[in-house]
Amino acid sequence: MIIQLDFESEKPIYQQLTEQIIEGIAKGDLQCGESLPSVRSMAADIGINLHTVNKSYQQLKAGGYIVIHRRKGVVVNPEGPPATDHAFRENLQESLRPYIAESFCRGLSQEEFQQFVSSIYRDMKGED
Amino acid sequence: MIIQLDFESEKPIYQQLTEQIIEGIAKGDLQCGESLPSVRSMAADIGINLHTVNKSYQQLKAGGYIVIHRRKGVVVNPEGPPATDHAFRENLQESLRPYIAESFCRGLSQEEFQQFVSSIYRDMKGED
Amino acid sequence: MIIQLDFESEKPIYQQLTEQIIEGIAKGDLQCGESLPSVRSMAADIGINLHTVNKSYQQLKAGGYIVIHRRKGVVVNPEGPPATDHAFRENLQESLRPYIAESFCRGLSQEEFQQFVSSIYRDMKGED
Amino acid sequence: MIIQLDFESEKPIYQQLTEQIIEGIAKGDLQCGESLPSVRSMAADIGINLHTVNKSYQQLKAGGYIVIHRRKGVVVNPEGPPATDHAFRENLQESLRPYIAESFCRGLSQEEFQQFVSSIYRDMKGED
DNA sequence: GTGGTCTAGACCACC
DNA sequence: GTGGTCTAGACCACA
Repeated sequence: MIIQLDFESEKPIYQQLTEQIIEGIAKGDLQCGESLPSVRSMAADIGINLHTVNKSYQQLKAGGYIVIHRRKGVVVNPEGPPATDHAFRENLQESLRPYIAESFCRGLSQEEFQQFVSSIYRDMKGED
Repeated sequence: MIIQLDFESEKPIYQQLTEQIIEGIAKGDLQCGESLPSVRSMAADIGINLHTVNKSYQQLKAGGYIVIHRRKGVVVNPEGPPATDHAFRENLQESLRPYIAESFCRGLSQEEFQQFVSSIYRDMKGED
Repeated sequence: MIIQLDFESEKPIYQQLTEQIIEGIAKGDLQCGESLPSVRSMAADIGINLHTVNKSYQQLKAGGYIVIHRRKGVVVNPEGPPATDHAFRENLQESLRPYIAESFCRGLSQEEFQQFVSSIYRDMKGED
Repeated sequence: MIIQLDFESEKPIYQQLTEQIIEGIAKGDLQCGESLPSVRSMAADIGINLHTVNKSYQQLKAGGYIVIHRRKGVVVNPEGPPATDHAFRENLQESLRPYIAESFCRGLSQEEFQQFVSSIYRDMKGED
């Protein structure tokens, strides 16, 4: 799996990494139980600082996406990430709100917005 | 129009303010051509520094949401913000992607996601 | 002669007014010796503050474009504005410099720049 | 590269700085990809506040002249600033207009004006 | 160490 | 009164 970072983005590198790994899991590029490179080798591979990778891994661990074994190293959570719960739904809606407000103001129709969502969902389900 | 800020949030205050004003415009709480409080009075009202308000206003001005008028002060852009363009669509899709990836991983169905979107869109169109 | 002000511009109103009057003189819309509305009536005509018009007139007077008679009111300097001198040349070159630097950076050829200048000069000489 | 500021000028300091950096890029004193001092060290070097430098840098970033890189710090945009577009041409012509009107009024010939332009363009192309 | 954010207080140009 | 500019000093997230 290839990681593409944008060092000029406002988005922190560790978060870009986190998101790409989650997307990798969503798309099935990373299977449950599959192992991830160690912090060290990941850092070396993509040429970033150790701490940055570590921060990302901690984030993924907190989110239940990966588990960090002392022996087996880093593996994608074999049981998959925890199911959507109430808190997640709440957060999601709050996060979506500003995007939709802006879209609405700028005349992007609900239909087109939904198409974007569908298209990305399709991308995840993947004809991969 | 009431502004609600969360000073504990990671989201910068000026951005919270920006988003709330955009939402206000979307919902029609702020009509096009209506004037906004001066940076000073807005700052006093919500108990933050005037520079923070100013930063938000500059952001809104750059986005075409408001206009800084030599005589009328700060007013909601009477012509409304610029219509959705290609760049906006691109950005939006890129922004949505991580939310959808995460939702997908956590088993949130596309249908439920779409319902969230619909619900927020309804909120904007507003039975207000 | 019609004055067009942009109240949303960053450029101060008094300066917009000054520039438009100078342009009027350049184009011959305002002939030397012709009289201009009084501060009061000009202010009323274009719907701005008295002081703003006054500031503009003072500027034009300082530049030798107009003379303010106690009796005859405001008239375009019958002898025309003072000829270009060394100071003016210096200032002009210093003012032009940033525009040219930016144009150069962004790949605007000298030829095209010169064409812009020619075109505006033609506009002044006027097929009016 | 040496920065020369005029603290007495009406022109804001941050804008003087911006213009000098653009000129530096135009003249080739600052090569594409070259890095600029951090806001802090630049501020210390020229004896101004770091926020003032920051404002200038933000302006340059918005104009595509520089890029704020997560690791390399502030660097001159390796791809150069965006090419001249329609909006830029329009703005440029509008900006030039008052200078030319004034020059015309004061009897500065088009030829001499063009010589100034040529001379500055030469300065940029630089026999450096 | 970097840039980003926030605050506080000041002066000025403009209207 | 307004917004725009500048300074000073602080904290934090990031790498």
